[in-house]
Amino acid sequence: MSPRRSATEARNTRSVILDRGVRVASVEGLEGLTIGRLATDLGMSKSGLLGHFGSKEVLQLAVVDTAAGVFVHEVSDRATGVEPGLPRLRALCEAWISYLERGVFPGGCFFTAAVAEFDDREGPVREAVAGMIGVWRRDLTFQIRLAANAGQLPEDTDADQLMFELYGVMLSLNHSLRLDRDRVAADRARRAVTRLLGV
Amino acid sequence: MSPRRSATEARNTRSVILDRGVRVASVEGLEGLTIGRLATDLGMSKSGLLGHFGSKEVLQLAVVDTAAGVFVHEVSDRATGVEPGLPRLRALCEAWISYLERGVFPGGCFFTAAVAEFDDREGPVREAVAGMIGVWRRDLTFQIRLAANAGQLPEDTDADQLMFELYGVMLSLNHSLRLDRDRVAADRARRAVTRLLGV
DNA sequence: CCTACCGATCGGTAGG
DNA sequence: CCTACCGATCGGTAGG
Repeated sequence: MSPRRSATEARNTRSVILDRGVRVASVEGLEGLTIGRLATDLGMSKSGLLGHFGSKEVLQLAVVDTAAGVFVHEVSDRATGVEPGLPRLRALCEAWISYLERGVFPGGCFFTAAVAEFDDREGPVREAVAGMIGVWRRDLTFQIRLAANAGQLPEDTDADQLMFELYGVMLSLNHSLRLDRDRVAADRARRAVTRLLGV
Repeated sequence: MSPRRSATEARNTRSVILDRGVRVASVEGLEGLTIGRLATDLGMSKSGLLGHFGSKEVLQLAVVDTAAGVFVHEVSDRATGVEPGLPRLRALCEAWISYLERGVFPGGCFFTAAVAEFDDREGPVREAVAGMIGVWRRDLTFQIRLAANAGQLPEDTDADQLMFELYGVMLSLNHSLRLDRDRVAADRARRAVTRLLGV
């Protein structure tokens, strides 16, 4: 009954806030994620919620971090056991497609939406988003290079070029899914990946 | 000196508002385009501005329409004189790349940003955006079909699949340009288009 | 974790 | 096209 909770309870409350925050932000955007709305959703006061973060920007950064954790769990981790190089690359692409197809975030790919919203701004939120995407792109490029070195892809493969094109396939998939709920779009994406990586 | 202006002046004011509105919306989003800010930018009162439209939603619809006009002028029209089929398709893709590369809208592709912002909502603004993109996609698919029928592309070309992949190239280009101001991204896009359409 | 506030800004209206 | 206003909501703070 006391308003002061233990550190464990505070951590739990924090993770409940972030869980909800990620879902709201994926639909309404990181700016449309308002403290008042989030607090009302969770049945707490604005100041109670804000106490966990201190400012909206810190909340946004924590939300980006949480979303990154979800992406790693739903995509990267699904390919962890797979042999590095082309098999791993294929597994990553399939996990990526599946992540979009299943609608892991209710508003589509969290990071695609975040880029569209923050690409013109400056500050730590933009940098956090760009940083996460940079890590993901480097992971992909690395697996492409491994595959090329192992002779699983043509020796003269331009890793950055191939990554650029794979990324485009996923952006096109997200676009189609969001715009016209096109259920066959995922198959188009799979066909494009197959063409890019060989059968 | 009188506050009442002629119909001609009103039309002119309206187009000045929309011109500015498109640029602001491409950066801040269609929701971030606020009446107060736009009015201040243009040195007029909120109610004076709102009088031209009646509501924010009508303003947003007019802004989407204006942006569509810019896209048609900067992309579609550039290929008007080119022979239909593969040559026209190539010209459209090059104009599309150039439009992104030149940064026709200060905030990157207006429609890509609008989709990210409105894909989860319902209402006329979402439908207007989806409608414009639908027309553009049909134009592309039509030229692909012409090219395939003329033997300029393989006979068994899947027009929707190829359109999906071309669209992905442009989304990837926009993504790279916005995220890391990558100047070579346009060349990656050109290489990808060449691979998709043949030399 | 709360109530009770703050100034700023939102979309929109009344009335001229 | 304006001034003057409306209620609602924004991020954030004071004080407990």
